[in-house]
Amino acid sequence: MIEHASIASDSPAKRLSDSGLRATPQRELVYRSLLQQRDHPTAEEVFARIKSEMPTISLATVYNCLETLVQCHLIRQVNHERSSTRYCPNLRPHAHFHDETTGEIHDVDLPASLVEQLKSTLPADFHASTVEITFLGKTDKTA
Amino acid sequence: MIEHASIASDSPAKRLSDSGLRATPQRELVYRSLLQQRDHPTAEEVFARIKSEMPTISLATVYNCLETLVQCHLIRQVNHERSSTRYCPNLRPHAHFHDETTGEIHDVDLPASLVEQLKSTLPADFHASTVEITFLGKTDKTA
DNA sequence: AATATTGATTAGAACAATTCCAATTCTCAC
DNA sequence: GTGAGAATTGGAATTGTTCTAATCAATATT
Repeated sequence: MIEHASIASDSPAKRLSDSGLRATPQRELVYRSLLQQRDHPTAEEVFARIKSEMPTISLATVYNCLETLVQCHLIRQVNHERSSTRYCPNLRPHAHFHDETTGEIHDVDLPASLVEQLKSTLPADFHASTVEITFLGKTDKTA
Repeated sequence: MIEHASIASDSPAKRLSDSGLRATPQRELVYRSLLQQRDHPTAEEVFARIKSEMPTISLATVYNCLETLVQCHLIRQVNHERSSTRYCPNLRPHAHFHDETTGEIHDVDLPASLVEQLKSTLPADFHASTVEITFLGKTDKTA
């Protein structure tokens, strides 16, 4: 869907150490897993995907790594209703489209101008740092 | 903030019975509580607010009532990150502004045209039934 | 009006996602 | 190499919500 959504320009190792954090094998593996399969997995899903490569890793560590990666802006959280938090390495401004039929989440690039227009609808004393936009609907996939 | 955000035009009793549901004292009380204090309370908060008026009501019932009211479109759910679901009787198309400082949630009316513009940024085979827009930021409240 | 049928409420148990905790292990600076 | 702080680990604890089974209420049927 999204061809070459941006990756943090710095290496993850640099990004981590710039934040005073260590580039551990667990953190790098979790990050690589997210890059490899960009389908907004949950922590449990990441855990399942990387267990074979690092059988000793624990779910708690996966949660810790994901949180760390979010903190140093290498990945983002995606929440919908109250289901499990999902993670995404696409750092460009984008919205999420939730396919009600398949449950899949698709990234949708957003024109910066629209985001600005949205922010400008706010009362003067409201200063938004972030706008989150989530579509809910269906696709015509004839696949 | 919002002066006269719309209320369902039908009475809650009618709206409920139209959906084949009963207008019980619990459901009406929960609904009245949401209308009275429009600050997007959680289920627990609603429970705390109405306990004095109906001391025998249970938290499970509050959850049940809220779900029922959502189902027959008298109220809406508001979720943010993974914190408790909040409830809101404002049925007009609007966005939510989360004040990072106070934790308050404010309704922000949205021009329908912007919502349409947003939907039009979607690939042709994506059909959105709903768009959720959430701002995160601060306010200049000198209060 | 009594009774059956179905719907709603209740309290507490169960559950899922996540966080906490205390112990161990690792890494880097010296 | 040693010591101090960071990170990982497994399991327990927590939180918000849903489930369950029993009771209660309301409407429909006779």
